[in-house]
Amino acid sequence: MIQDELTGAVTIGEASRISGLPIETLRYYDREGLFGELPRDAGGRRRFTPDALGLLDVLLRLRRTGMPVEQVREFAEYVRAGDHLRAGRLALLRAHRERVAMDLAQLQADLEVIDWKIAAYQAAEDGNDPPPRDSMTTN
Amino acid sequence: MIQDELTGAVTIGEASRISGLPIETLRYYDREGLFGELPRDAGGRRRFTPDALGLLDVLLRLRRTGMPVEQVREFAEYVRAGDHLRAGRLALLRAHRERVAMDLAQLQADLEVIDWKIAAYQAAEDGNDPPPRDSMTTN
DNA sequence: GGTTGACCTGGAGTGGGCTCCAGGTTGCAT
DNA sequence: ATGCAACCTGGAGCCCACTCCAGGTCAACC
Repeated sequence: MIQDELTGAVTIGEASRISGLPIETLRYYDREGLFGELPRDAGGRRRFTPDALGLLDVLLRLRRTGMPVEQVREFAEYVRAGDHLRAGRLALLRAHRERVAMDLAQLQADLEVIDWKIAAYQAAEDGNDPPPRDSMTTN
Repeated sequence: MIQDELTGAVTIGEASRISGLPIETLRYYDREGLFGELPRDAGGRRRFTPDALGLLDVLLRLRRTGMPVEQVREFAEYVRAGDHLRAGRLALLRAHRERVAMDLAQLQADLEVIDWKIAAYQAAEDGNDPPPRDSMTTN
């Protein structure tokens, strides 16, 4: 039984394929409480409902953008707690958003310098003049 | 003696202030061979030459963009080895560049979704309609 | 010449995030 | 009913990148 035809819930293996995360990691996340009370089938196996999968997609993005697991758990809890805590949820997300935006800017700047380095090496390789815009020394 | 007036070399403490890295981390990097043969003063203290500082700036960018320490060491070695290995240097940098570009794209996509989530929560808070463009479920 | 502060070493410890057992069910398919 | 694949648990182990000792040296200033 891969998919519950009625509810659309899937097994952990399927969830793994969908999300790209190893099964072990999904279990780890579950242990850490990221999914709250994940439903189980008669045999005790986890059933990832469409809701859980949707949540997982968001959690994954939070993780990928560098939010620590503990904070992701907090966020997931807010979500589960429902509407009256939306303020906390929003605040958490907003704060994170700022961090990510800064990381992004830093990453872009670093990438630019790396690209410039590549161009410089390439030029030297070809015996041409190095490109302009030095950021520091030329190694 | 903070700066050697003749060579422009600085102490580890100064290098730490310049780079923003803790002294401990600089020593760790040195142990890992990122700087190769770092010059020492009469008393055995590390002297960060302008060259070393310039290199450090690049290494730092590589680290920030997610290159593992071991690979950074490899790169630094190429640099030290001089011109005849420039091809390896270039290849390593190019490969890394691709990875970073992909990370960047992923980060941008994730940030977009997070922003959309924020907007959705905000709208719900205000009692307005949620914004368009759903990526998955609405939690 | 004694105190102070910045430096040194080798090595142990830490934290986050998985990742991997061992040993045990479950349930479809022969 | 026997095999097999996919699931389960509790707990140990691992990797990376630091981070933190303890105990010592060195140079400059009072």
